[in-house]
Amino acid sequence: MATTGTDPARMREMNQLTIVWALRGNPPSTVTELAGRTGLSRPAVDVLVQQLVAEGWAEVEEPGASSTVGRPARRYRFRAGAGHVLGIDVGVHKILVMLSDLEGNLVQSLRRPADPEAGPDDRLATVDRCVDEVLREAGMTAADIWAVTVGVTGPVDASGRTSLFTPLPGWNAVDPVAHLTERFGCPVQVENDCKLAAVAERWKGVAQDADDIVYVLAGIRTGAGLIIDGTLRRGHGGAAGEIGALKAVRWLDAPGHLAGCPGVPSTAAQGEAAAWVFRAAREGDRAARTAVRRYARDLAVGVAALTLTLDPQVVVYGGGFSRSADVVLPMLRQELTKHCLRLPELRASTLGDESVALGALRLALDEIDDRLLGGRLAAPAAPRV
Amino acid sequence: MATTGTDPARMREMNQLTIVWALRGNPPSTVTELAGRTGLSRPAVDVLVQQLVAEGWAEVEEPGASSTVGRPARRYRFRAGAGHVLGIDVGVHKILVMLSDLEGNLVQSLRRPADPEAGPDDRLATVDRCVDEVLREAGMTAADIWAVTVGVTGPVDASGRTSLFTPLPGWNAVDPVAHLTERFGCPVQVENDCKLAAVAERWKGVAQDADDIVYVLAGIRTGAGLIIDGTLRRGHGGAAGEIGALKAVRWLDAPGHLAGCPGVPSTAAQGEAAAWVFRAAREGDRAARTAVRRYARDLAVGVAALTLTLDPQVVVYGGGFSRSADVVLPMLRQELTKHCLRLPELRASTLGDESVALGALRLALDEIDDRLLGGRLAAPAAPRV
DNA sequence: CGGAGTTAGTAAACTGCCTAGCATTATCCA
DNA sequence: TGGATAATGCTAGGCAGTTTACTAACTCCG
Repeated sequence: MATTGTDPARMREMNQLTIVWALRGNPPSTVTELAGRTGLSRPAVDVLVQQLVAEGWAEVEEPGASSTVGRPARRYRFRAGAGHVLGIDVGVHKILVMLSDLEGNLVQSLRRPADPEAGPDDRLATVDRCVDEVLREAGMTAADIWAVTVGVTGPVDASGRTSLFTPLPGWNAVDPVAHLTERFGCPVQVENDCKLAAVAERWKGVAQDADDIVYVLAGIRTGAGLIIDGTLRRGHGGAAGEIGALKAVRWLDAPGHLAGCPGVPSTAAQGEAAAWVFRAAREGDRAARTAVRRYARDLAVGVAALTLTLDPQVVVYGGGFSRSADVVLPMLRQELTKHCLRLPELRASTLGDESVALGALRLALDEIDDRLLGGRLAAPAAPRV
Repeated sequence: MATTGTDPARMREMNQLTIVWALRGNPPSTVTELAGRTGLSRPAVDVLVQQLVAEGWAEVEEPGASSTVGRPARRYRFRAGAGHVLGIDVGVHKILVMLSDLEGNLVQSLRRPADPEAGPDDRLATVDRCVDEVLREAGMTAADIWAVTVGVTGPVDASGRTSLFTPLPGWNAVDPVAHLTERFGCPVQVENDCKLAAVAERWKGVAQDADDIVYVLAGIRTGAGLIIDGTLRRGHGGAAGEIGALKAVRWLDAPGHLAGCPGVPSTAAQGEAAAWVFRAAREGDRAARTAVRRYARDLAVGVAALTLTLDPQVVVYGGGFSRSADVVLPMLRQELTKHCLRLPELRASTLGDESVALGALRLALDEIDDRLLGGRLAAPAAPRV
């Protein structure tokens, strides 16, 4: 344990951060409320909160019409608009950019289709244009952004590169962190899409109550993201959750059962074929149900491997196929029962395809919190790398 | 973030704990050394350390012959003997009890063979007798023990019971936590043997430098324990690492390749058969090498599933077969290469069959540290449940 | 309309902790 | 024996948070 000694100055910093955390995510609060929430005395909170206001971290709401007896209290509010973060989902088919304030409130977002065949420079240029547009519509510049997180498919190493593999054409040749850092100057991180989606499910999705989560991204591609003890786990080389690479786990072929189902209109694209099969299965079509069952059977082996390894509380079923969770989950549950010692809860994601960008926002916000924790709490300003 | 406000009293507690940690695991230290180590000022350390001495947590070593110029410094030492903990390995074939002081120094240990067929009450009675003997030889009573951790095979739930399954005959019927708590009154925990062995490898074994560790217990039984981000991971229901339950992972059958190897003396017991095969393989015996290769192939599927899921830094190969790591590891490495995206380091355990009891000691010590962190630092005394 | 009751804001006294600086003490070496 | 060195011990000063008491602002009700 590398605990280091604490002096009064450090104590004050800690208490100031405590106030920040007590303010954030709560409605405008009175000094008395904050004192109760933090365990500090009222005078102490008063001094601290006034300093926060002076520094620009909080703002005062002068008392208005009071509904209760007694002198109406001044209310203090975290100045969420002091800084903003970007969450970017760089997908094969689309780019999704989200801009939020420091409380995670969505300020602006933009979705643009992307050419699946587009090269890395093209794709990066599209990202740049989307970011430009989002900033412009929000009336901001790059200097207003405090942190950026980007989600891409494929395992991402510590430097933000997808050196092992990625379905994004040529993407392993680019260095998105360097590109965006040059532009923003603030902390930039790149992360795997499944991992970000897992973070989003714990933040705003169906797994807010859980600390041990396996997120399964089910779609044309299949992947997984892991949250253990409330923290996103990347693994030593950033490749945690890549159970699909195991040959005994037939994740690569699993969606093929859907595309190859007899009766699928031959004109349908791959994604539409799956949707057709799920719909047919829902209506009781024999062949479609068989196809879904085969899909579930293959999916279950990988999910079981993850579940047996980690024994999570919740498995979240997300990704493009999660809209058809009503068809898949019962079958998946049945298959998992055969493999698992202890069946975790199975829940279907409700965040849709915004989960990656949302998770990116959350990670960017976490980055800022980490900086606050480490450094001294100074006047609000974008951290620089 | 549920951070709570800090006042000067809490600050003092924290600083006192900081001193405790700086004392422990170091040779007797001067005030100046402690000040440097903790970042506190010399007078502050002086006051704190004197209070620790008064409370019984530390003791003074009066200056002896000084080797350098200047006034010789008083040295302070953590009073590791203020309390003791027990680590107990309840195996199928043996009971191993270890008694250590608060610094983890072994004070007494005892190994007794156990009847593999013995019922749970018999086994528990043997444990009791071993504990009695260890305490007696160390000149202690149950009241001197501050924490007890017990290792058993099979997944252990939060209450310390092996409700899912266990190779210990009838063991799921007993409640060892209740039994030992009644006897000791101090915190008692029961944990899975593989998990404890993993902890031991990080504490005193071959993985001291790693934070993300997969420990594989290889022997007649095969199992795994996981350390992620420096912390033992139990999973939500205590069944993390039980990848062997997956049918596609042939861990149950894997040792069979060794027992079934042509040429094994028919008189050999199961454990001896494996040892014979490893020895023969080391000497170049064709059939033995094939058997070991098959064993490695089956083992590798499970290790690959764990590795792909967690992307650890190190895989530790432990258990009874780890003495033959020189034969197995190269083959295992070769097989893993076929499955994994990023091959972790493979290391052979050197702790032998003491790893479970050692890990139990470590967990018991951790329990005490947790109590210290939470409560106020009072005079040294056994925590009571 | 004004006083009682309630709640918020503020000031002062007190306690506790850490730091800085200086005097004191003990040992070694010339 | 005296100077250099390094550790201990002590005192003053500053800072943070708590407690207590007092003032300010507002509502309710007679």
